Amino acid sequence: MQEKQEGILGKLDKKKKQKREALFEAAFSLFMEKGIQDTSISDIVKQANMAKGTFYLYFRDKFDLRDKLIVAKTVELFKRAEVESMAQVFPSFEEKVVFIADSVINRLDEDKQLLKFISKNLSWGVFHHVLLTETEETGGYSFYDGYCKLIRESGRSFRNPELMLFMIVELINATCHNVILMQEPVTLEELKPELYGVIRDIIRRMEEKSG
Amino acid sequence: MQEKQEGILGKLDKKKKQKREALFEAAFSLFMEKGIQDTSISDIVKQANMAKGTFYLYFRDKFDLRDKLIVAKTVELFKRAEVESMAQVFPSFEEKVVFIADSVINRLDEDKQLLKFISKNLSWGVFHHVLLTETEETGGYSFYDGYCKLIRESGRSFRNPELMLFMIVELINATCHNVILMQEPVTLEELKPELYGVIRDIIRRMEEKSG
Amino acid sequence: MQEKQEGILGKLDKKKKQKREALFEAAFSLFMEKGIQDTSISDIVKQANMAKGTFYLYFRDKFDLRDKLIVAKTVELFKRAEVESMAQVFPSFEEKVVFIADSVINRLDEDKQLLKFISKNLSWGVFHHVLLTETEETGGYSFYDGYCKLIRESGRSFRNPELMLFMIVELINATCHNVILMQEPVTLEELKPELYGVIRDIIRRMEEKSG
Amino acid sequence: MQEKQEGILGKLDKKKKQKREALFEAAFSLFMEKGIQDTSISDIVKQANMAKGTFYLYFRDKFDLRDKLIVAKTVELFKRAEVESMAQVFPSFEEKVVFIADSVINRLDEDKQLLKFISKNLSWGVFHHVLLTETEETGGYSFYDGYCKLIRESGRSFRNPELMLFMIVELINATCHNVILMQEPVTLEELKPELYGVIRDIIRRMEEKSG
DNA sequence: AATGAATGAGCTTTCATTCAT
DNA sequence: GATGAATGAAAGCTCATTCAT
Repeated sequence: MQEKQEGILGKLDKKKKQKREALFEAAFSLFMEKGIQDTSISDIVKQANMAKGTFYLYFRDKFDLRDKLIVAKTVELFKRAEVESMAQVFPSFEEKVVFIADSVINRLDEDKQLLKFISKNLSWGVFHHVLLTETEETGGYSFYDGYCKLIRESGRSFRNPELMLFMIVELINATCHNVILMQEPVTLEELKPELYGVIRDIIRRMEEKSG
Repeated sequence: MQEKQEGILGKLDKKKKQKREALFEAAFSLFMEKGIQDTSISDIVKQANMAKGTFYLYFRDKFDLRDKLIVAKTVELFKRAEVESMAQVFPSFEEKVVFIADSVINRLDEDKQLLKFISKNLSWGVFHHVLLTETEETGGYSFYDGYCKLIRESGRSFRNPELMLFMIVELINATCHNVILMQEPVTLEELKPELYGVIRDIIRRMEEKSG
Repeated sequence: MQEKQEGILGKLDKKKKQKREALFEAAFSLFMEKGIQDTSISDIVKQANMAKGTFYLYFRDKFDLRDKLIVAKTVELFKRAEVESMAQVFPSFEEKVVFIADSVINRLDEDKQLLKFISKNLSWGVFHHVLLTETEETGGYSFYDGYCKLIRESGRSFRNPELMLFMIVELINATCHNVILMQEPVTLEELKPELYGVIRDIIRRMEEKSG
Repeated sequence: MQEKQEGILGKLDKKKKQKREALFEAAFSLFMEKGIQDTSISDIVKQANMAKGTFYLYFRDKFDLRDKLIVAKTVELFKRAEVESMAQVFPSFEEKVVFIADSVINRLDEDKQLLKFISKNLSWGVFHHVLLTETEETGGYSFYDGYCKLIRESGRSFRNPELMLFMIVELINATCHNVILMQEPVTLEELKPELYGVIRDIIRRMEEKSG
């Protein structure tokens, strides 16, 4: 009896998740196509094949949905980069960071919609939230944990690891947005070597010189 | 007779300029207070003490006004930094750049409204436009001209001066936005030394090593 | 259970039909009173006791409503004339046509609002559409079908039955508009014998003289 | 001295006439292009290269201008037909009327803009006014005078010449509007023989059979 | 939980008209 | 007489949100 109820609840939960997911997908495609401002809740539910009222069972308003969507998309992006990086070994901390940056940048170059969406909406606050998110799959283990572990394993010490990460992320985000979308003032291929050089500079500069 | 006519024309023109200016001011203060998206043209004209229709005699729509406002505010900001820098001599190119950056950052720290507005709306495209703007006062002389002259006078040579400027500007813009407004992940005073260090790194890295 | 659901659906549908009807009525009375051009959607919904947004659930805009209204009113007008004609037998095709014309004209004379509205807005295109409309009551049977059947039954043959109808309808429409509303250049009673004479002339003239 | 003043007044009057004419022309071309309803006074004065206020020195509002324009255009149209008819002699009254009708119809077929404008706006009231207009050139001699003279000269007598004219004009106006603009339900070439036949029928029918 | 008709505040934009110059 | 900046009422239309079913 209990099992049966669980079964039913599970079914309902699954249905709810599907609805939520459908709203997410519909919203994302519309946000990309017409921009967030020009996408109405009407548009979203129409695209998701639901009644208007249903939207409010899942999200408070459009901006609530947007915020949750940004987090989801950013988590997805970094998880992917992490997976790619796990298949390799790196000579140094710098190289690992550059590899992950490159992976993220390439993904954004492939999916310009995604770039547009994330770059425009990603504040450090949101990014911070993403960093500390513990996903189901990683089992109580966040990106930031990984970052700290990486530093520890490198045997090196930095003045302010969070500031270091902040500068790197902001530099990547700001430069890539314009370069990928507008090819201005240089192409992505021209930017990359200089950008990665600056990233290495940042890391070295922030290193604590002991002794 | 001609002088009298000129006088009349001058009066009308002056009145028109004042109206335009009033709309600019009203819009800016409202954009700051409630955001661009949540500021309606009704709000703007009410604040500026005009009839709604008058708005359309001066701007095509809200976004036309916004674009013109960004340019005006950014030009103002840089002109001020330039003036400040002219009172001093600098040991090197790096130091002049850092001085100007510092001047701009301090101004934005003083006027957080301005920071919010510029930082959110300043794309490289718009900034580029500002760079090439030749203001009345400077007499056919743009910021970019000044930047190039500075490089020439330093006697040094850089791989891609525009890319160098782009990276510096984007890094400043992106990091200061969050640090000034949220004090996250560090305070402005903590950010400055590291940021200026990175700026110096970028300049050195982009230098053409001849010989 | 099924019946109950049907009942519910029926209720909703009925309510919607009532709303639509209320908009129709409100619009018609306002169109008559102040003209279509001077009737705003605000006026219509106020008269119909609804919120403005509701209008757009039923019609695309004012002209969409107008077009549907013309068709509805014209169909109504002709249906009535047809019903009246069914109670009688006629010595000839001409006399039947004249009878229907007279019925329509009398109705328009009674309801000058209706005349004003139909006469001003009825193009041959719209009228054609009305002619081919198959109403629910007549069960897949249009006015034009009736007209053709009438010709067939008369045993006579006409060069271009559609052109014949067109000329008759346009002549009636154009002359009655002015005569009924302005009594110029003659009264309706003075017009009728001459008009009906011309209609008979038109019919005879278009007859195919075989043999 | 007096002559000089007259000269000045003449000059001013001429200037005024030119302004009025310019407004007429501008309005007509815009009415044709975009419809009367969608043409604003702003549009008209812009097209006529004048200031907005100037409009009100010549016309009360848009509809005042429109009414005067219809009269002017209709007078022009009929004057032209009359001139053409004067170069010929006709075997009968009917044939003269048909000739004038044909001349008018051909002109409207050439200039569909004109047709659209006149046909939509010409009521019998306005037409009546045109009929009785005594133009400068004809020297106190109206179209209606010409029509009456024509009847007199034909030596025939009609029950109600005004009603006869009314029916003919309305029939032409109504049928040609649709046929020329839409080619529905027949082409103009197909309509003409039947239409002219009906016109002849109308004339014969209205003839007083004496004796 | 899901629906979708209804709401009405509020938006942008137009435009006839006025009036000081 | 001519101008055109200014007005502000009023139009069409959208849309987040509610709520009875």
